[in-house]
Amino acid sequence: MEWEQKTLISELTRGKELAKQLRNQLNPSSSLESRKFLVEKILSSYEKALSMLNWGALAADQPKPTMGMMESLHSFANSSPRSEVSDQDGKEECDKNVSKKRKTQPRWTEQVKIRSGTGLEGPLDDGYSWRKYGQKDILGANFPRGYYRCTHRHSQGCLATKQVQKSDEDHSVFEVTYRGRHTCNQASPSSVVASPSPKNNFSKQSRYHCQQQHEGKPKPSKEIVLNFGSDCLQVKTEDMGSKNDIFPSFSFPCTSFGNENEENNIFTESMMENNFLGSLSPTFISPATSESNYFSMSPCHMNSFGIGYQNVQTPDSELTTEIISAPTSVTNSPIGDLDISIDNVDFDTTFPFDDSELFA
DNA sequence: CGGATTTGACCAGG
DNA sequence: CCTGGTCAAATCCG
Repeated sequence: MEWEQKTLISELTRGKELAKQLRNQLNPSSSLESRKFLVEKILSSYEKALSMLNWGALAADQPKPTMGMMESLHSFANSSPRSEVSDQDGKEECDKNVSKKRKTQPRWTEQVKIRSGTGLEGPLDDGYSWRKYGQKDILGANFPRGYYRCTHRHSQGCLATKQVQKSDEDHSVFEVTYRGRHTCNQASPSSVVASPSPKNNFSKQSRYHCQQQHEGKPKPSKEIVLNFGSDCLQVKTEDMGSKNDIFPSFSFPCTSFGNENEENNIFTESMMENNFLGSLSPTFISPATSESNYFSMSPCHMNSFGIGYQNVQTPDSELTTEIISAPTSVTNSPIGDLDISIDNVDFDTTFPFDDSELFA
């Protein structure tokens, strides 16, 4: 099946990316731990891929796996709970702008592991300010899903939205699905890449923390803070396929870093990811172009840590570079139009699946 | 008071 | 008709 194939590909791709990272990590600056961690990830990725092949064989005949099946398989393989399924939003058939827009927007999911107690969870606090506009109980899920949209939606026309849902099994994991990139100038990402913008502090958004519970029930917590413990995130991009409007869906080179081990070093990385994922990513879009992107990948958060993320980043040159280069033309209006197509960019890793597991 | 959250109603797609 | 997603009025919080 296609699904399996894709997943497999993505798994392998991920392994490749992780290996690259590892390669980059060979430099002195990186810690042993982070390297070990990468190794682990790589191994798990391959294992997963292999196990998938087995399944595939088994399941070959079945028509289409139902979601349930898929999930179960997944869980098997990954520890990850829910897999995202791709929904293909690819077509914009409708006329409704809204829906159309929505459909065309890029969507990607991150799985964030939170250390309880600590605040700062990447995505939860991704540097953007979000306003909750709804919450719903989702069918098979134990926890409700919270719907958030960019606070500046009206003021700046920023259409970015995200959905946050706590994982059923692992209460420390939140699945955050982002849609659309921020076109607002928010505090966060400032302009271009290298400039470290001062922007966000994590703390500021304390309120958003609630999300933590939000899943469940809210309790006002306001704790927060900085710990950087946040941990792992994974990103998955979805919908890529269909049209070009999408952005590059990128996935990160490393899709995940787990948390477990992250200690300092990794931590760095993870931070990066957060940035990426969290906020910036979406914005890569037009980095090259200059202006437009308000958000390019600036390492905002990172700064706070002061860590040079550059190193990290460099590694995957693929991604980065590609991303950057890609849309040159985009002068986009920051406002949203995501119709920019960036097909050129192909990231390997893009597939909608979950891969979750990485932590473990 | 202004802005965010809550929460049930509403709506569209499947 | 069921569901996921959004709206919007009521409510909360500072």
